[in-house]
Amino acid sequence: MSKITMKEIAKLANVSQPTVSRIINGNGDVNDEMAKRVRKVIEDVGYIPNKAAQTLKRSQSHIIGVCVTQMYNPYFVDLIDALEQKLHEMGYSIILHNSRHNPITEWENIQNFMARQVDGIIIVPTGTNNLSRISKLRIPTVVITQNNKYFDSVGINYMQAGRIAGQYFINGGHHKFGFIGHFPDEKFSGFESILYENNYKFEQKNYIKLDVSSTNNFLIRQDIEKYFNQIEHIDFTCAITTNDIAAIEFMRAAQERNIKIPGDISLIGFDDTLLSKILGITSIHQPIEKMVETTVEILWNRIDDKISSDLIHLQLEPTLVERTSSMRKKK
Amino acid sequence: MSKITMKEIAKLANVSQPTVSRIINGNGDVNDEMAKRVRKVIEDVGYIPNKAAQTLKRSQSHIIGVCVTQMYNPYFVDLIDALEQKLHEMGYSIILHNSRHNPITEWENIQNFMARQVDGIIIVPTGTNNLSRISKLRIPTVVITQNNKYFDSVGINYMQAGRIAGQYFINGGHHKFGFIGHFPDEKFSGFESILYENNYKFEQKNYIKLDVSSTNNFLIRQDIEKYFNQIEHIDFTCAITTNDIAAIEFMRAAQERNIKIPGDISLIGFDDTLLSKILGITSIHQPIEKMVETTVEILWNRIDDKISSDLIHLQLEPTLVERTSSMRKKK
DNA sequence: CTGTTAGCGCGTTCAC
DNA sequence: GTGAACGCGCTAACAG
Repeated sequence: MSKITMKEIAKLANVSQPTVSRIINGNGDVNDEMAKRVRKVIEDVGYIPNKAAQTLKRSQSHIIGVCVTQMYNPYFVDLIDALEQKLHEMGYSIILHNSRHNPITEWENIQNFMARQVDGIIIVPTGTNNLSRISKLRIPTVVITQNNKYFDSVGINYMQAGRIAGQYFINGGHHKFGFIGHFPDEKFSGFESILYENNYKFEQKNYIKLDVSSTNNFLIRQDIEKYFNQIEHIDFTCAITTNDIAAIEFMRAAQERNIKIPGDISLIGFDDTLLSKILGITSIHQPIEKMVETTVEILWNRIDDKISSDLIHLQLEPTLVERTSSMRKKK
Repeated sequence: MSKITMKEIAKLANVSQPTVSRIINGNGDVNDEMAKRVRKVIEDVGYIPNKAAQTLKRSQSHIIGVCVTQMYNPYFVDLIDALEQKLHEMGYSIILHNSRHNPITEWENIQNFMARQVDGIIIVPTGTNNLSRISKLRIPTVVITQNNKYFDSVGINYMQAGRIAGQYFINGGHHKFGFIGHFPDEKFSGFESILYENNYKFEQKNYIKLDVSSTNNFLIRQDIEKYFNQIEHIDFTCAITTNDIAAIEFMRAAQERNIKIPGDISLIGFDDTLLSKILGITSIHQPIEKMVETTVEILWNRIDDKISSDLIHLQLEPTLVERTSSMRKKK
């Protein structure tokens, strides 16, 4: 069955094809009786306008390209889900791509977005590899979950997140601190700075370094095991992790070594995903709803060319959600 | 900056526009020197063909519409991720929609897919509400994760899944069985049947019924709490759950009541998501890679009109992954 | 208010 | 081998 076109609707209703267009889009006044007749035909045959043709004509697709670096961490999934919902409400669709931390795939995805005439791009970049190329495309783009110099960006105040966690530990009476994550990391800088301000020092040997490409449980676990195997004993009583997955894997690795959490080590995760909720891990919450809302708003304004060309860099405030993983036995 | 068109490429290379088209698509022979010149221009200006125009002309978009019912359960995310990867390899993009278990939203999504001229649809249906309407659209459609009479479908043998779990418990010496899930459920039917065949009986009071709309941890937990509050004591020593989230929430609710898992109750989850992996919950594994592969293959053949019109209903075989949640202390 | 005309960017005849 | 002409389905500018 070949698809039905506007022209055929016109013929069935004995009107011209542009008249049908007017009725559908509400442009220009149309005779009521005529409109009613046309609408009935549309209803009867289940006609749906061809958006490829509309895109071609209007040069806007009402599609937003979304490209993330992974879907393993539930945090990104929450993000995608919220984006889909918000954009759906606004009459937009999303084309979803996953770069899997691969810059080459990322560039393919961007090219595809361009070919598809997307109205805008929301991206979690793999790094800085493609950024200059993307900016040359002059397509409205917002970087999300990261702060970025070259594009509008919506993230959270990672520095502050690190500080909140650090302050929490200091208040809890800790003075030996650990960090589990990639390098470099703004969270870590914030963490280190608040320690410094309180006359504590972060010892480099307590930095459990994860590989950049360690995105799933297994790989992160390997990195952690490696750490455990090369040290004699753990020299910190509290630690923050770069995300909830790392927190979980650290917790499991610790359990196997009879290290109690929070008894021996007080732990704070990151992202406040369902993982931390389920396992009772204290975690830094990111306001996903708000991030998505502002991201879409910025993009919307850029598409409409309504705002000045000054880039916007939004840093939302993180909050700490306390759960059992960080609670010391005696207070 | 208005986008560059094929016509402009043609002008820059001193050839006609159809020639550029031929070079790009490899249709018809073109003078080598000419081709080289044109390719250089394309490269230099970063020209990307407009897929909206191609879609209009070729009446195929190379887009697959994917509509799921939720993204809270990591199982569906794994599915989406695998689909994106596979389809990307084949030169397809996906438009992702979430119906959130709402048939009205689902229908909107389908309509949008049609408007976007998708080449095919992959769907986890909300129920039977829209199925007949969808089949009237005559768009290649595969139902995934469910067995379905009206469409090609790729799921797993849920009946068998229930039987595997049941057999496992029987082998473990259990004779009082519980089930946590929605009604009706093929897994349950399988579970019940294997019990019956072994002269055991499933007691209805041990069916912890979840609401159809209970999709997240909180709601599922509420249903479970309700059950606990209305019974005097638990009368089963083992149970299977409809998915891993239900398993987790049952486990947590049990913990709070000092019911030991697996000590007092042996538990089997469903989907083998990262949740069960992390928490050591025995779970029924679904071969996602294989599901996606066959789904795409079926869709591909339907699009190419290569297969007979007989519907295909594939049921892949589930396997049980044993972890600690089902291991009895003494064997 | 309505129909006629043109053109979005591309692929595909069809002549040369 | 190559260019001129046409049309995919739709919106917009123009007459009437």
